[in-house]
Amino acid sequence: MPAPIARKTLAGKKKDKALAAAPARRAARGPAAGRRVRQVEDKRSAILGAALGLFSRYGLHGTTVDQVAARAAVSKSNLLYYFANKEELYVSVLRDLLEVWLAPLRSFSAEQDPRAAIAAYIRAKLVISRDRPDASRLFCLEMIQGAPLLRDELARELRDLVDHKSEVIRAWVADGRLAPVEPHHLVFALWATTQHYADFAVQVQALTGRTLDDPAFFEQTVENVQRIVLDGIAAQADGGPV
Amino acid sequence: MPAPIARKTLAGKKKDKALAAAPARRAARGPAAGRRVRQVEDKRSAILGAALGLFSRYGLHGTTVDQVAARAAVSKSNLLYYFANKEELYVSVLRDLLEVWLAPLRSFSAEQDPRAAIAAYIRAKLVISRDRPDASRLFCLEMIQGAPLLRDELARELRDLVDHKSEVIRAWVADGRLAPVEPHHLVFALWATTQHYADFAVQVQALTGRTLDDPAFFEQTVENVQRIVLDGIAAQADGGPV
DNA sequence: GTCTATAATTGGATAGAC
DNA sequence: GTCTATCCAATTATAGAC
Repeated sequence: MPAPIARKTLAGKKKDKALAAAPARRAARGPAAGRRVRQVEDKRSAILGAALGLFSRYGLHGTTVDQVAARAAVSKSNLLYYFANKEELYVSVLRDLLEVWLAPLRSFSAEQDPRAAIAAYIRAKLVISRDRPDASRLFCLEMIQGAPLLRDELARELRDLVDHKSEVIRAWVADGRLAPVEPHHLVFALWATTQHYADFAVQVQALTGRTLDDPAFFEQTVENVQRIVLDGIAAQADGGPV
Repeated sequence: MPAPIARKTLAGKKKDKALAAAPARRAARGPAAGRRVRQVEDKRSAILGAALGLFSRYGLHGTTVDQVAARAAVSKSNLLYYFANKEELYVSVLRDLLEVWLAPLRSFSAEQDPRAAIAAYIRAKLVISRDRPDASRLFCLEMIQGAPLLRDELARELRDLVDHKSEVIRAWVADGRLAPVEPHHLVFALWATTQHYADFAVQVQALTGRTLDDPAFFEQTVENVQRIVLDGIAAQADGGPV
């Protein structure tokens, strides 16, 4: 028997059902109607939030819609009124995520001092690891699976963005303001070292006994990651002011 | 309704079934019996290999035993003869993994030159990322889920090992042979930067167009990660011989 | 929009012949 | 040890009343 493909969802069953177009339609009605629209949107985002929390830990298949519904405090069938099916919900969560995801990298420009820019970026990413660890985890889960749903976006949006930022880095290197480094690898190192504290939080906790929620540990982490990436560890220099 | 726990396996249904003690019993029989024992063990490891490949991409719940069986070229019920149930299979895979996992860190001792030791460790981990990316991914998946199955091992074995290696690092720092760095954070940085190339391989591929299987890219990666961690990127120093 | 059934399906696990 | 035929539980999704 030839080896089969492991994922079987997302391909077969498209129902389409005029999928819950609840928002996006808002005519000129009374203020009561506006209130109702907001309620609907609140509910949608409550569901999305609950879904993010669960999907990011247990994945698409490890999570049941019942669980999402319970956590969002709605009934299962009610949830399925807002999202035609489980996958649509999953994709919605993922889509919301992506923009949040790309944001920090955007504010990274050639005019900045390289050292300051990178230090700030590390801090910003660690703030996300602390405050939105589930976003980081879900992103990681998708990557591990081969990003079936983000592959296109990766190949386009993210690639363009990273290519652009790579040029910034390359220029810094050319100006001698940064040690010679292949921009892509630097970007990977920045991502890896910062997201690690979200994705491997259990391990960090098991080994250090602390989490980023502990302010002292958070600052220690920021400082150490900055020092490692900016100054390296080989020199006996003190790293200078960070 | 109170928020439920998302994982429902691994707790409820223990069957125990005198679980497939096929190996480990080998009396004095003819050479034919020995051959048969080997066949059994080959089959077991074929199943374990297939399982690793699938679990590491799609997780426990995203993989069906049918798929594992198909990839290992056995029937589902035959598979369930060797492993009492899906979870036992999963745990077996994970257990095999852990030792492989800890190995590189062990060969890391105070006598070595810090720079050389760390450079070698980075290379060793990148070799694993290249040659056993599924091991890396499965480990990552477990971590993201909160390591329900490894938590104990993490708290014991890994912790002891890391604590010990931390002392090595701390000594290097005390001797001025390493810049001041909190050992745990250095270890995290080493893990993160190297495993990233396995866990986020799709992203690496999408952004660079290459993989670690490309020898030139592999060497470029080793060199860049070593440079970043050892020398940092801020200085305009050329990084010296690595 | 929300609820209470209930249909429909997947997939893990067992029984029992060979 | 291996197979075929089932069983049965868990879940997704729908129907239709309110």
